[in-house]
Amino acid sequence: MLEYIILGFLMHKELTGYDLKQCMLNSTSNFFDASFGSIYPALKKMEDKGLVSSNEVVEGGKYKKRYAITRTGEADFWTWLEQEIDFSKTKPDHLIKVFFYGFLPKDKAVHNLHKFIERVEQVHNRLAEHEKQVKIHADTYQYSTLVFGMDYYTLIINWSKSLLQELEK
Amino acid sequence: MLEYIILGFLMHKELTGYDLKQCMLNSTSNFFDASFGSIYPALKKMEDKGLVSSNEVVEGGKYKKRYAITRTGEADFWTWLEQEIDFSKTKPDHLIKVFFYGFLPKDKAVHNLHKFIERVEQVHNRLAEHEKQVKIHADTYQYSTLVFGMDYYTLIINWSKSLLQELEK
DNA sequence: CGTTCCATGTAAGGCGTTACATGATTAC
DNA sequence: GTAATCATGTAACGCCTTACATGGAACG
Repeated sequence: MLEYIILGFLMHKELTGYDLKQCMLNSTSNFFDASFGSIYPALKKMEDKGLVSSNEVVEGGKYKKRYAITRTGEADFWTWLEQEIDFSKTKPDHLIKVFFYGFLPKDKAVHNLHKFIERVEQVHNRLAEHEKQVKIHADTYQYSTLVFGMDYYTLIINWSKSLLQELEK
Repeated sequence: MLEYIILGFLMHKELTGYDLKQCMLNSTSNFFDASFGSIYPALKKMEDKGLVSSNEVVEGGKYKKRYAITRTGEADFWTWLEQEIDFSKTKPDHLIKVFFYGFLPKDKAVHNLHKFIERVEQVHNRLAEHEKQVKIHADTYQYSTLVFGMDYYTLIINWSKSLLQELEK
């Protein structure tokens, strides 16, 4: 995941490891954040794989290693981006691809969002079926965690639909 | 985290590793699920630490290792449970303690929920302040991920408040 | 001249997963 | 008899974090 997020940011412009951390801090940190301890090794690994290239410079007396995305890296990023939107019950992983959806043709984005909604609706319905039994057998607290789950899935569905509406404008 | 969830389930009754997996599957799997590959080693580790004890039996021709929580384990569980409710921007960690809040005195539960709401409101407000700038500088998709964040925090706040109301009945 | 920010990196460890290995029982 | 379920466990690996180590620049 981290690798694709790095690639996504590098699609805009060349960045250092430090820059990448800043990018995340003021844009994706609500759903994704990485520490330096994972960013720097990731960049090194990605360079070995040929997804990025680096050039070392001294700017303002500071040693910097600025990374750029390669053709291979771009291809990798596109392939990843056009895949189905991820869905996780425990993390808002769906936001990650959508964050970079500006790089995807609108019709593809719309299509993927529709398929995503379908999937989340299925998960929601399965939980809703389970709900009656839990209401009887579980206590207030346990039941409330199930309700949170349903509310959360509903939120994802509504959010996706409102994004679709925004796109159809 | 896994260790406390195991302890939580063992507070009710003695269970095997397999049972624990089943417990999670039909109750916490929406926000927490562990594989056998983490459950069994966790149990072993917890036994070494004296949090649980095991007895091996053959039932219905099946070898079973049934675990029970020890006094030390219970003490550990209480201490954990009465701590502040966890808040994570990326995972619904707050559900974990609340799921076991039946073991906490109601006044303590109410108190912790109030403090939790305060904290989430702070996070929400900080994001709301950031919102205007993002609306201007980011694209539709990037802005939508921020909106999701705000909606998500609002969901947590409303859910907590409705749980509090339920408790005050 | 001390603190904060800029900047890169390593080492140790935590926490979890998937895949593998094994074997009995139950249901069709 | 074969598939699913019950039942326990290990090994390899992924992915991330915290803490550490280093050093220059900018601010007051």
